[in-house]
Amino acid sequence: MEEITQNDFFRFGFSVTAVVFGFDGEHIKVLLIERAKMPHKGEYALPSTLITLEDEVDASADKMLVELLGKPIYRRQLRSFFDPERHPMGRVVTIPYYGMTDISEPTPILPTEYASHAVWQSLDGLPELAFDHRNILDAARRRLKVRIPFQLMGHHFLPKQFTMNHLLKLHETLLETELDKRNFSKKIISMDLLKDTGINVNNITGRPARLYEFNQNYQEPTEI
Amino acid sequence: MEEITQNDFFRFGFSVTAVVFGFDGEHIKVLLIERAKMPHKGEYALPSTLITLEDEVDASADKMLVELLGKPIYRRQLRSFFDPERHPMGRVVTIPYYGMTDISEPTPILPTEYASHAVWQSLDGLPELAFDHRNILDAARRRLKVRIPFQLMGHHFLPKQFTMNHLLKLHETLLETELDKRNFSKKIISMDLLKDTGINVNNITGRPARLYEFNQNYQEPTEI
DNA sequence: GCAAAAGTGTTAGTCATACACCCATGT
DNA sequence: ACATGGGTGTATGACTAACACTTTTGC
Repeated sequence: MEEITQNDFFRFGFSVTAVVFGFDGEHIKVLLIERAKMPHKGEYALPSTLITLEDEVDASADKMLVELLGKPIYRRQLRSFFDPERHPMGRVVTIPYYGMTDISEPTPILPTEYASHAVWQSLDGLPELAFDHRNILDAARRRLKVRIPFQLMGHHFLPKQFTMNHLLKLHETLLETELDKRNFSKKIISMDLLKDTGINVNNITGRPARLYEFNQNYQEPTEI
Repeated sequence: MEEITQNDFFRFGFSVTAVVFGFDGEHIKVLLIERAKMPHKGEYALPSTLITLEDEVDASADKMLVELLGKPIYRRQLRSFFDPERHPMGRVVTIPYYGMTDISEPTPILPTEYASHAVWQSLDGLPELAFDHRNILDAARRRLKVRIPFQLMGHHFLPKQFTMNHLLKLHETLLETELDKRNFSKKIISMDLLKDTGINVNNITGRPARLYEFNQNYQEPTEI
């Protein structure tokens, strides 16, 4: 009886998938790998890994991200994907995470055994992706659009200190609209989350811009 | 090699869990069962079922709900729960759904093989729940609070035709606040989602109330 | 005619929007 | 001095919040 149950029910595979977004000051980019192993060897995909019975889920996602980026990044869970046909080797359910990191400086992706190649890919001109990764990527992008500006989580895309214009550009890019810079900075400042560092930074041309950083009033939103 | 992979990775169990909420005009209730089978036999729990490799996930959730309630209900997916210790028989990941149904009329819960007993339980005075079902229930309740009034999905709790006060009470209960009935009805009416049926319904006492129903302008929000 | 619940309108305050000019720097 | 991007204030409209009395019915 115990044996039958094991056979009937305990035959699923389980994986984590990461959608890592970055903002280079102009465009949203996503981290793609070219798969070094079967299945879908040679195709582009999101970083993902099957996990074993002993692995913790969040920890597996973090481990994968550290392997690729050399540091942990901020991430949140999305709803899982479980189409029966999504994985050719068996029935695999995946938990996707979306994360954000600062790529305003060039950000290398470290070599790993499962990726023969990796890129920060702009969201227009995406190649075909393996598995159902395109659906996962789209779901993450939608989430970014509705949640980040609303909850001001976008600073995970920015360096510790940033200019108001940098934050503005980020929000405009996430929302795919233009925003009025006067109204934007009024609103952000009224939230009382930013600390004016007093530092000015010289650009190539034009008046130097003030640097801000987040202060201790900022709290990560709770998961909903 | 194929064999090793199967052994290492394809050993997870997978289940669906349902958090069905109802509104009786006064309180939010949740459907609880008393488990007829091991594990956690005799304890209260949310309806849940392990699925096999052949089962579709959404369909399994719907099937379970139809078995319990005799009809399909509106439901949405939550993030999955996968604590390694959450199930005593093995590593089981569960996909929770929250759903809503109208229980303004007495709504029997049908007998099933896995439930020796079932109740519409008020949210205060909840018993201890098996597995991590209390966490799942809390997550669903939070989601209800943030999404339903905002997106006006709450009419799934109501009969087809309902009074403005019924809708108001529902929102107050979901949000756990009091609302001004003049402002509330102004706002709802301005959304242009309701149709005035012209029908008045007599209450036990007081002036009869007008019945409304949703019109075809209403669209279910897309998942985020 | 009284008790009970339904229904309705106005005002003040707050927030979002629209909009244009001067400032500080490098060349 | 000019080109470049940074920084700021005001006026209007839209929405939200506060607030109390009249209406319709059953008994």
